[in-house]
Amino acid sequence: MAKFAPVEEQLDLITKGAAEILPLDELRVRLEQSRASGVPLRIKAGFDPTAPDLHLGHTVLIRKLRHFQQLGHTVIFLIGDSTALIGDPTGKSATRKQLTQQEIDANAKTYKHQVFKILDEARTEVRYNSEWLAKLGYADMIRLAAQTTVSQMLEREDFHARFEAEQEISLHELLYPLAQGFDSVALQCDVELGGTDQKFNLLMGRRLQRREGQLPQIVLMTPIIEGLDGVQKMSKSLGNAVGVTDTPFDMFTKLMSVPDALIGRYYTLLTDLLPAQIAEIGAAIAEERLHPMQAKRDLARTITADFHTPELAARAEENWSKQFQQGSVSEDLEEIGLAQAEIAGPEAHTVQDGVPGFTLRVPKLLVHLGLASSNTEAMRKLAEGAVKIENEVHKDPVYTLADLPASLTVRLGKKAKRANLT
RNA sequence: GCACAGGUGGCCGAGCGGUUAAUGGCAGCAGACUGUAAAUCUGCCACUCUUCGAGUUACGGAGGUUCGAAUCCUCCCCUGUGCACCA
Repeated sequence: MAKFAPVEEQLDLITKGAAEILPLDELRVRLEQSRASGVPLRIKAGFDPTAPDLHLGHTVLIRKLRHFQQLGHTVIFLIGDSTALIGDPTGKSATRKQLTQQEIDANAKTYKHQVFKILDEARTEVRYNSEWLAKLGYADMIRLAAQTTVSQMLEREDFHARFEAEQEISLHELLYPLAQGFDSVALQCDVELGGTDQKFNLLMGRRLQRREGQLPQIVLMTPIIEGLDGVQKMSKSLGNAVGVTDTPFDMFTKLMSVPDALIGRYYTLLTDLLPAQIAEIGAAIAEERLHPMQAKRDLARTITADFHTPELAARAEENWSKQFQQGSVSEDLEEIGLAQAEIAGPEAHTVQDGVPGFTLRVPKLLVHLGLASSNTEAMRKLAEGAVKIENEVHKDPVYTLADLPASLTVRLGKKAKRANLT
């Protein structure tokens, strides 16, 4: 029989950074029962593989899963391959595009890889909800749909808003909460985790479980973390996310661009520092004993080290400092090989003393390096004086090289790459 | 099915026959400032090319009227609302 820590101790960890637990006293009871019987609780969190990459926003929830895991409970990482066919309309003002089975499979695979950077794979139960959802027949679906009413569905804020705005709501979208709730029934969950935006779906699990004669699950909601802009929720499509698989340098750099006001929140939700330690950092900043930038550097280093290694994080910090504080450029730039012929400029150019050289069309260079999205845009940036080659502002659309092969450091704004020309 | 209201650049949203890739807002990018950031100020924000110029696409789709259309007409597609008891 497993041994569990005292309930209040468990609750300390569980409630850290949790936005809401419904109902908290039921959780306490459930923990007590589990401790008495030695049977671990079943904790579920579902992820729809609708996008291939996890970002730090997802890790808030995954960290919470790990807390349960550390306490000895059974964590179920549920891959919503069937619900992904619907596409969770939560928080959306529009119907999601439907994914193909192939896309879903591919995404699910990368998901697992990323999630186990945080969770202990050996102790995690990985499930797919197609196991039971794909088997539901017509009659089952009808029975499930009979468990709720249209007006109850329309109480959900995003549905309600769309309805009011006279925007379309597809019928299948209403099935999403039911499917997610049914997952809890199938898995006989004790606790389900989700973001606060999942409240409706999470509570549907309770409803369906109760109707099935199961003990309804406790719902634990984690906050939705703000993205790098500090305002909107972290989301890849909003371009304000830090990806779990980002390079150390990218990760560090992105985290440094977070508004100061979010430092405490990021510490709480994205690191394992204790609340007391985080409070101390906040106090130190408030009393000007600690520079906000230093606090942010510590934060960025801590998180980067978490997903990589302390050494790589330290190196990322050095490179960040070079590129953003010292007017230089990171030593670990992404290198891209290019053939000079591909982006050759006019042939007439000569280097000093009449020696002919190799010319490059700078706009094409920028596009090939991924620093600009079109030649036209590159031309604009060139005119704005935003482009540096070998650390010199360069405004001419033509760049002349004395020799080949050559390696050039090319910078547009904050971004920099190294071009290896042959 | 019938009637009505709509479909404009990443989003919101003007324009309703005429110089101009299309007012404005948000988002985004760049420059200055700075402590990385934020705030502020400035510029940019369809694409191609041999880019101080030329060309090509763009206002749901396809045609048409016109010297000229996002703006008018026809058909089609899509969204929303109402009707589908008494009528």
